[in-house]
Amino acid sequence: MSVVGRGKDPVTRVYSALVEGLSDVLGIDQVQVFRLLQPPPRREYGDLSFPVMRFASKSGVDVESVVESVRGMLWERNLLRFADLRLESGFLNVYFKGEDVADEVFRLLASGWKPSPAQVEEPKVYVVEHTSANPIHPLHLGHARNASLGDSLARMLRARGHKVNVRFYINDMGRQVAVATLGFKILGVSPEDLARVMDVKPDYAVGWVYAVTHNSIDAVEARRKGDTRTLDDALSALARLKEKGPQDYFEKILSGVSTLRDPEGAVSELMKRYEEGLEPEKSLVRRVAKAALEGFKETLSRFGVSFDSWDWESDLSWSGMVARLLEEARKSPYFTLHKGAPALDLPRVIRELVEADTEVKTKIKIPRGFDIPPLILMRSDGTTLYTTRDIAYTLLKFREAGADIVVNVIGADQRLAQLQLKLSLLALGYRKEALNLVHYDYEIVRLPGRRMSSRRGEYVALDEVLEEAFQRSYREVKERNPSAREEWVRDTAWKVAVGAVRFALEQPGRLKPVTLDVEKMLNFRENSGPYLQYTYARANNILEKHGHIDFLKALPQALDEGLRRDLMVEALRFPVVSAKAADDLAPEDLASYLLRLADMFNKWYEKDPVIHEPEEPLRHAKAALVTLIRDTLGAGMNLLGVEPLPRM
RNA sequence: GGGCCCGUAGCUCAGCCAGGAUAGAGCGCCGGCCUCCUAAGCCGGUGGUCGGGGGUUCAAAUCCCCCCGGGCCCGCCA
Repeated sequence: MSVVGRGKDPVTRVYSALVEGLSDVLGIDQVQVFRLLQPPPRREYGDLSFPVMRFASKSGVDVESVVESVRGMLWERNLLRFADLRLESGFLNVYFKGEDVADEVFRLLASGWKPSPAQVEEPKVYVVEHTSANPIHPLHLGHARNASLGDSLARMLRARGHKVNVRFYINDMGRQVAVATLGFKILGVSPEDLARVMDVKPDYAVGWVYAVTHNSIDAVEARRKGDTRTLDDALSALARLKEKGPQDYFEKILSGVSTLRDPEGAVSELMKRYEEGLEPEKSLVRRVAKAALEGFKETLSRFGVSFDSWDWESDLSWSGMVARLLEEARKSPYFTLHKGAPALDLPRVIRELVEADTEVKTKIKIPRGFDIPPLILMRSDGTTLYTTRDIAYTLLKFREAGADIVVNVIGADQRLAQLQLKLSLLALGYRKEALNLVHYDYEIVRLPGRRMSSRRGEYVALDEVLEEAFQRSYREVKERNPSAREEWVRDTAWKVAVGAVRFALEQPGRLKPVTLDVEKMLNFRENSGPYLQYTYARANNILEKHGHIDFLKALPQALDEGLRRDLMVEALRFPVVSAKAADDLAPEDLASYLLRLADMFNKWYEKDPVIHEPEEPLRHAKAALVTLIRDTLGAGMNLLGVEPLPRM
């Protein structure tokens, strides 16, 4: 059995055999071999390369005999006809044989085979939670990065053969939702009605009311305390917000908040009553949150992102799940009182359950000299805290879906919180869950010079960026296809826009802080989603003009030279590359691979005509190669949410 | 104050976790290529003290230590 997984194509089969063979002979982990067996820096060293001497010298095995054993293994599986092995300066270099590989590929294509990620031999159940934006404002580009990454991860894991359950956590119990609700309560209007008056999507109406209410409260409180700086900030935010909505509604919120004796207290009271499930707060809050969610769903569906379940934070409380968790916590040996409040003694958890447990210690990294206070579970007034509810939610994710692994796609700013979550699970005896909870962290998207702020109402909405991208791609598509149907032009332009934005958010490494530059994001040239779509369309165009391909008439020798051979081998790496990208939760690796493949294809495209090739066996071979490239690009693009376009 | 992430070409980044074969792309800039499968393309040129300094190693962009710059996190907020 191999960690590479199953695939019918010769490259995947050779890869799989090499990983098993090297792992056996050298006595090292298959995963490690998989990581290191890669294309060498230069073509002349072959198609794949592995630093044998590094391990052979360590384990005292003779390098030559390692290569011989591996060669024997390939021979047993009848794979030596596809690849040569050579030992060169301490590296095991693999050279694929173009003609025999091509012959096999033609056979596969003739039988209807399509490129896809190598299939895992032991499928797991994954839960991927992503986006989970607070329902108080439209989705902005920060959420878009989260949604792009989360959705791509889900698609990749699913294609790899795992069972994947995708979830959105609705934080409706926070202060922010309560603030927005207070605003609507003062207005006495429903979010939907206000959206109609403002002629915007419901999430924009909620966002505006939230920001006006929040800053009104800030202004009132700051004035009372004599905090001039906060007051100035709030007033300037209000001045901007006044321009963005109906005057009378603006005034009504502002004066309504001003007449409250204790605005902060009103918000707290609203939160408390909501947690208890009391009317009318229960209906009011839900109505506001639902309006925002309605806007989210519209945006997400345009963005190509979908969810299997929407989990309300409040349901966790109302169903008694949070209360039961608190009961469990009280019985835990790590339960303690901190400043009089019920808490978990996390410093002790680190000493006793992390430091003393090798597996836990290697999987849950505690920073050196790390100082962490006990985690408070409940306020003195008896209401619960976010983290407590999050512990309950984590358990729900594991239980409800029967998950082996839960992946939380959450910003890097939540690292400490996610660590506390894992430590809390350990404290409550959920060791397996703690070890299989993955915080997929990524750096936030910043605006040039500052971070986005929904409180100040400063953010770049995803809808706006998509609209801008659409305008640009519409002009280009129209220009290139002057006689095309309007409906087709709009549809195509829209897919190009989504492809551009999604790819731009997925391609950079997730730990690089992304400073938002809409201009760059909408550059449709190389290194972009539209570049992939364009390349796909070019390949498809050749095939449409070529017509029927007789794969069995194709000449295998034709793909045994130069660019054609390299292109074929590179395309055949897709099953393995996409499999590894899924295992590593690394969409950016797949993105880089697709760009490289597209580059190679475009270079070949210039100099080697397909449909004008006079010799039929040669032409069919070239067309088969184009088929392989097109379908490989298409499969990869689908995994990243960049829709392949037959024409553009 | 403590901790974490980032720093590679004018700009945006890959390579770092798992040290090894002449540090790679793209954008930009300069110069070429559309009677021929879509020029969102191709070809050529330009461009690097891998933030700085020590150390480990036969070998360091990669590992360790110190420093500098930018960001983030340390609540009975979410």
